[in-house]
Amino acid sequence: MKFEPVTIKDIAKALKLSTSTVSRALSDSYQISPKTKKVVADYAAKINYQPNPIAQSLKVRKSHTIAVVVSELANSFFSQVIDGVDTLAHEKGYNVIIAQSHEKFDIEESILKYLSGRSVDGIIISVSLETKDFSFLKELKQRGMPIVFVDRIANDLDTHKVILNNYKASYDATTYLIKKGYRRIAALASVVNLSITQERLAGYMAALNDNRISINNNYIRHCKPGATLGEEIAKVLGYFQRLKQKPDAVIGLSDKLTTGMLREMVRQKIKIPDEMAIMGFSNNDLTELFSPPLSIIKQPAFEMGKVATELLIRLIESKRPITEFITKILEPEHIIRESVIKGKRL
Amino acid sequence: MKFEPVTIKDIAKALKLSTSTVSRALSDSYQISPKTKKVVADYAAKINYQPNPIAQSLKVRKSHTIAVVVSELANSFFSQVIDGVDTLAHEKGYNVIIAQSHEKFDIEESILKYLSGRSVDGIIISVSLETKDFSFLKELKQRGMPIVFVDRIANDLDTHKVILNNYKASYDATTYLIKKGYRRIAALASVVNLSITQERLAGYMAALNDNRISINNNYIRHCKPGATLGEEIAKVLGYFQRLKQKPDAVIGLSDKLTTGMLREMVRQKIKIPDEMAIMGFSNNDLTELFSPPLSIIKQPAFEMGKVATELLIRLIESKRPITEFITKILEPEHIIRESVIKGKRL
DNA sequence: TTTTTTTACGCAAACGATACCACTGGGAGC
DNA sequence: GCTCCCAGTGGTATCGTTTGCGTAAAAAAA
Repeated sequence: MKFEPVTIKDIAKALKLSTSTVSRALSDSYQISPKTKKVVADYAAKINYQPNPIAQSLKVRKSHTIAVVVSELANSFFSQVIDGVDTLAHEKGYNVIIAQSHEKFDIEESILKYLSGRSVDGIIISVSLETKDFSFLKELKQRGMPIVFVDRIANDLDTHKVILNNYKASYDATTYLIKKGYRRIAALASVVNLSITQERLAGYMAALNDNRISINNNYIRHCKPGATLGEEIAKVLGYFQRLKQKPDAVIGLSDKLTTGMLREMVRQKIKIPDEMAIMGFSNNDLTELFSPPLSIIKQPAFEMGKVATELLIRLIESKRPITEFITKILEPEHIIRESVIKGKRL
Repeated sequence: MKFEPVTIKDIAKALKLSTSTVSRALSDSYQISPKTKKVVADYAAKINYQPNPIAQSLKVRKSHTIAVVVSELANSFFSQVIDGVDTLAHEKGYNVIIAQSHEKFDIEESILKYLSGRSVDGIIISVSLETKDFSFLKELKQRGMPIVFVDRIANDLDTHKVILNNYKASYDATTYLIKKGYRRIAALASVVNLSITQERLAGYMAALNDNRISINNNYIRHCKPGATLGEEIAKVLGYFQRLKQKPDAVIGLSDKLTTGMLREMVRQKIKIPDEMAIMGFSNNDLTELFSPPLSIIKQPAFEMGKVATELLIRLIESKRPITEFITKILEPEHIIRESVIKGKRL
């Protein structure tokens, strides 16, 4: 019942050749005569020989596998990124193994620890919310593991990075809202240690500054995505509502935050956008169907995945150690819809 | 610059032991004295030894890796399934490699071909739209590869399967619509060769039958998801509109179809649900925010992924060949919202 | 003390493939 | 006719582990 896969030895024995010859014939070496190659190739095809990738990996010290570790798979942004990674990786002959940190630092670390066993040729990572300590990643990189960051990066780790122009993304969104007459613009941000939080917040604040609108700290709230995100957002919204000067617009600085806030606003029957407008980062492709259609800042997630993979493979396949690293900054797409267009009521 | 990972030999040399002893000590074999074990463990920890999974795999003929092949990763249903797979797999010490068929038969086949090289211990698969020929999968299974189907199955292939109670899901949805007074209920289905299409259509028709509503073939349309899905749906909707007896409700028999149809209805400014109601299969978790809130039939995707993984691992780790296969049928959740509640206008 | 058993370890052969080195034999060069 | 070359092939070590078998020393039984 147990299936014995056919090996190079089997075909060597059958053809009365040595394993070296077979191996070379299969890899189309110049040292092998055309006729032998043909005989081997034909027989291999006939008995449906499949090289054992594990044995190859062990020998060649390359697994042709890359890992992508993200916080949550079932999140449009990340699944689109992984889609991009997978698409390019398969094109280039690499396999993709995935792992989720579930936003936990220790899970992330144990994943990385496992990965450090050299079962993968490189890693694409978007760090968890909790990650503040990048020493493990640094060590991994120093040991020679190619690493590429995507979206959530570690600033002090020198390697290839692929990010959104986060600053501009929220600067432009905020500026748009200001142009449309909104003056009390609140920002709902994720945890402060994240690179994207800092950059997006900076863009938001710069836009206010450039338009001579003073920054109101009451309008800047942080929420930690997770099981209790809904409650946290509800609390924030309640807090906004109780302010003497309620915000007239809120901008969500991450996917979950934006849709979470919208959900809560709908639940609390806030008139959007008249009472409070909303826009924010999101990669859900159904936001146009929302009530009201949601204005979004969209990341080129698929593209980001592809670029990250491209860079990673370049790192992996480079002959000489690379010391010059690049940070690829992609531009967001702002899609304006009714959630910020006054006059159109819910 | 190149990093040389530490091997079992290094620690054997350093401790003046044989590699076998080290290996056994590390695996906590009874043949090794407690003190040796401790010495080895301590030293291994000190120099941060990580076993080479590739070498282990080659030796033990197990990769502790499972593959999940789906059509599209960036699809809420599949990403939720994969989330479930990944979660349980990691719990059980397995890695997950993913691959997308992009709904193409030949891509699917090349993936399976690669996988047949024994780089994975088992496969979880949801076949592509185009797949009608399961001979390759059959062969793979006969060669001993554990395979579990999820969602889109091959009926004539005997192995574990995890599916939704598709029949009941659409039977109940259709029945609900009938109870609510809808009589001209249309069904938007995917390609006919898919198991889920057949089952869902059967449930729909049975519900009509049981309520003495004759089946109108004009009301049953098939669309092939893909790049041109939007256009196809637009065409179908136009077709419905031109019917002397326009449908008063439409039920989408898959995720993309449901949201695609909703999008088109909104675009054509059809009053939902008064002019035409809509509900259907969907696993997007923001459907409550839609305009109007969309009634959905939700699959327990995460759970399906977990169950499939559970079954697959059982298959993998079983000592004796398994010949009795089970089909696990999970129940859908119907969430009724305003898209089918008359009186509430868009 | 001698014999038997047990304990704890080493040797060496695998797993499947690759690659360095050596070897064979037929043709070219002289 | 002899040497030399080289295309074409085989032998074998190796990648890092695991594991069956053998064996020394220590412990137990005699």
